[in-house]
Amino acid sequence: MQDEFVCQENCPHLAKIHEVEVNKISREETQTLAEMFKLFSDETRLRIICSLLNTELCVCDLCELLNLNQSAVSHQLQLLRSSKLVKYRKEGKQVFYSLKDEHVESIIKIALTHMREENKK
Amino acid sequence: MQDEFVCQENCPHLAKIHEVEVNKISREETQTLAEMFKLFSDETRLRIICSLLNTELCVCDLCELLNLNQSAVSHQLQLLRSSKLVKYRKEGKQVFYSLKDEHVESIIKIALTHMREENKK
DNA sequence: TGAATATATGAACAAATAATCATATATAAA
DNA sequence: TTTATATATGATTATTTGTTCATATATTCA
Repeated sequence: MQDEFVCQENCPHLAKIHEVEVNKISREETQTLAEMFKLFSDETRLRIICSLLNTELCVCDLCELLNLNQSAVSHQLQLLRSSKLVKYRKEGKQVFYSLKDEHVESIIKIALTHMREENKK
Repeated sequence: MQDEFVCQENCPHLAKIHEVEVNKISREETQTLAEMFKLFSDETRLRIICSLLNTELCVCDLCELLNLNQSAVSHQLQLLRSSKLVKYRKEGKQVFYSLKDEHVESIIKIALTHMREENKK
């Protein structure tokens, strides 16, 4: 994994940085955060999430709306479900999905805003 | 890619949803957004980004701080650089990296806040 | 100029992952 | 209780991606 590689010049404040920075966000938190971002990082999943931003939809709605096959959608929904990003309710043969809480929505919208501002430059 | 699969029951407001939702976030935007999230979705990259939250660091600082080998760090920095998430300045043999703007920082911090609130539940 | 240091990069490999196909399950309707 | 419909899921495959190794480049210093 790592070398014994260490820069021999006067690297700035490494000791201090180590104290201040590393303790701020734990390794465990970083990992959890990365996992969350990973869920947003696939286009299909993100399209599903964005489709659910203001409404609930059944699986076949998502299939048609996003022009994806049913198996692909269900597999991604399974991922989103097990990561607690979406919830669902059954109604007869249909299963309606919606976002679990406002956190997901909030992060997506903020990222989108930033991205749009970025692109104006 | 897709089926002719369409739910035959009364799927809710699909026509209306199609107007309202899909036009809000374009396919292109979704893709760009997914790419951005992908950059945050690898633990190594995210650790690098988090290390740069409040300071600039040279490559060997990052290696030591994160206990990673130099090649791995440079490869990830290359990705972050070509995606315009970090900038760098050369000083002699060393190269100092820092976050390109406040957007990255802002998104990470917001996501972190949400995640921490989520975990309190 | 030559040696040492800091970083970058190409190639190869292993691991992760998304899509597809086939099929299973569950519910409703006939 | 068959049949059709809506969704879920296991297995396979192709692709992507992160790491490592080896080496290249660039800069400093003797």
